[in-house]
Amino acid sequence: MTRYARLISELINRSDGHMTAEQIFLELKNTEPKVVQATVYNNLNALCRDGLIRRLSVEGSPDRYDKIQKHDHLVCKKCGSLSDISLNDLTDDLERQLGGGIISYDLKVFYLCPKCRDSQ
Amino acid sequence: MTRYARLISELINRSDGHMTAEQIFLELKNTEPKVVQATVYNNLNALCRDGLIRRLSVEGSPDRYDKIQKHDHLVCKKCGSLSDISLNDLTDDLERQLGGGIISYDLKVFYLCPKCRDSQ
DNA sequence: CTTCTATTTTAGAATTATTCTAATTATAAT
DNA sequence: ATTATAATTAGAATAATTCTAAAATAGAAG
Repeated sequence: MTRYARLISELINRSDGHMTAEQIFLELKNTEPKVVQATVYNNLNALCRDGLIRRLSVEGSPDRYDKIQKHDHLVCKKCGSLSDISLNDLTDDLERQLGGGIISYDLKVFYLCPKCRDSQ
Repeated sequence: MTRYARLISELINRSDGHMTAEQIFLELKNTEPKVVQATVYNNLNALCRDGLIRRLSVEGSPDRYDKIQKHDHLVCKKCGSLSDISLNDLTDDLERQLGGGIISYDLKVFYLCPKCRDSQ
């Protein structure tokens, strides 16, 4: 594990998650002024590949990177804002329905966040 | 509903889904040679906004567009290939856990497709 | 059926996110 | 120290999508 990989992984796991590559790059640059975007992308890809972080594809926004620890997401249908939730684990249920072979799953629940609900 | 909006919506609902904007554009061009990419993007955005199709964000691939009719997705962790599955509906369960306010949800189940499983 | 207005479409430039390439630097192994 | 391997850099390149302004079209009102 290289210096930058470690720093990026720590940053993502320490943060409240959901950071874009750009945000990670800017944050990292505060302490590591020489770092460059390609390095951030390289490391994010490697960390995802190795299962140390997870990538979150979000409509209308660049990919986000999140801690690996299992949790689900609540996504505002209107503004796209994200928050973490912990729902009952579905793995066993999915295994039963699909007959095994499941690696993981990604569950996004859409709703209207308080701000968007109020303003409409 | 304009001419192109209708054609695009029909195309997506007729297809087996999971088409990218590019694929839709090329397909549409067969019968409508004057159509242009921006029109396809404009209409896809409008159709998503109005709930007539749904957008599917997939890692490592441009957004895909799918029929609205409820179903879940099986995604190969390795090659990213997509297939439709019909799992038990979670809405009631989610409503119960979250206390209401749910609009919809998106469930992707990751596995290794037969091709990728065999080749590794 | 004309005129007016609003919306859609077009063409192509612009922007954004991400990857690629080749050179350089750092790390680890002998 | 020397070599081999992998990581990082800089910046160009690519891919996906959006924007802009002009032109075309459709629908409403007379």
